[in-house]
Amino acid sequence: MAPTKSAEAAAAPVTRMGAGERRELVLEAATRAFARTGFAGTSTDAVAREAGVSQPYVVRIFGTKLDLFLEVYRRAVGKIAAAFRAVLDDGQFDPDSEDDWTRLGNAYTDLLADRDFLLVMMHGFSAGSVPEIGAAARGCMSEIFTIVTSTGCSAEAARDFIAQGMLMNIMLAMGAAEHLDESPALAALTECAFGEAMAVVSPPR
Amino acid sequence: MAPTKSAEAAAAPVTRMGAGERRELVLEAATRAFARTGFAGTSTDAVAREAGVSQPYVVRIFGTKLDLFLEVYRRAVGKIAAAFRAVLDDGQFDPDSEDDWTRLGNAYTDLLADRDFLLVMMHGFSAGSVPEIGAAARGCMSEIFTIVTSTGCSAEAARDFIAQGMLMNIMLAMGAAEHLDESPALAALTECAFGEAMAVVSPPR
DNA sequence: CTAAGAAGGCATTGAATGATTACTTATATG
DNA sequence: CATATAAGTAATCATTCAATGCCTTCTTAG
Repeated sequence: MAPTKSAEAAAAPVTRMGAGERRELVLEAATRAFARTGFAGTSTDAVAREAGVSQPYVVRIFGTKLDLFLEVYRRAVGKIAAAFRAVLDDGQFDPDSEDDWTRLGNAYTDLLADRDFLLVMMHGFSAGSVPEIGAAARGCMSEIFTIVTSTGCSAEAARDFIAQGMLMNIMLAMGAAEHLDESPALAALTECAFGEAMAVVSPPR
Repeated sequence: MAPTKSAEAAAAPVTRMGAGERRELVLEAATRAFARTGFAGTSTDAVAREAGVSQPYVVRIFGTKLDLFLEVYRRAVGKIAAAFRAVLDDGQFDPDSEDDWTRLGNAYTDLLADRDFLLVMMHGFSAGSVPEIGAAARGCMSEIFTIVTSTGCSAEAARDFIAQGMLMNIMLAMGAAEHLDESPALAALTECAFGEAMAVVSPPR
């Protein structure tokens, strides 16, 4: 019954992991956990279990649950901002071109494959009553608005673009895609909000 | 030092309150509390303190924190839906009339005076991982979409209208109006998102 | 005036939670 | 091989939280 040392040396985590590597793993686990249940609704223990690590260890790495969330949050925002910049940096963007806006929108819907980033961003918005999170959320929104308006578009165009994104976040958070059958109205709005990206968001059936 | 009975009989709560009346008071307090810190982030004790009542009493009235939240949530959604219906029921709505859409938008921004309803709705969206709340949130979104499309407008028009509302909710939740000075970008987006309603949302300076 | 019922607080409790401390085990370096 | 250091856990603590039960106080009907 005692595990044979040699047999599982390869597969089992007998080997220690570098601190940086483990930290990364925990950050990813925390992203999934926070994406599901938000800041207040997620315990450090839930994060630890998701990462396959002991609870004290996750607080040792990050100091505080809030610190951990902020780091997860900044990562998510960074990913999202980077996705936008990737579209805008190469070539030039024409605010009057329907196609260019579609390209920018696709940069967002591509993130749906890893919805956790969008969900974390969303949870940051609604945890605005925690001062540090509120500040981070406002910074996030400012950054995105700045990026979008850097195309030279009007403030209204940027607002409309962002608003569509926020609607998608909300539909995701409420689990609309998983419950299309609940209500025809919900299904119609979901399809209309996600458009081409429905395939990514909705299970293949 | 002992309070004179006769003197404060009028002002002080020496008199008992009807259960229904008290229940109403607690519901309002709970609305404020949940609006601030959401479902997971609000303790029944916080609600009790806000209502000036003991913690066990609030759970006695509503059975469970979740039950309380759901009741608060349904009330908020009801208010919002009613505001829309009030605009649509009298006279007829022309989906091609810019003015009519403005009227409908104003119905929403009028609710900003009591931002608590919108914030509660918002928190319901992001607490979608709690099954009952998720279901209620999807019901809310379905209802609103149904109301808006009952004007005969296209699904896309309804989606755009709702998306603007969701953006406002998010800006509210992150405290954008209270921190306009933090970033010019945030200020620009806020003014652009709220338009005429800025006066309501932002302190009179 | 008294008894019954309703309104509401107080004390408590068991489970979670965030965080700390001390201990163990693996890795690398002399 | 020995030992310092890094990786990680087990045990524990103080709080906080939702929920239950019992008691007190007010009101009202007889």
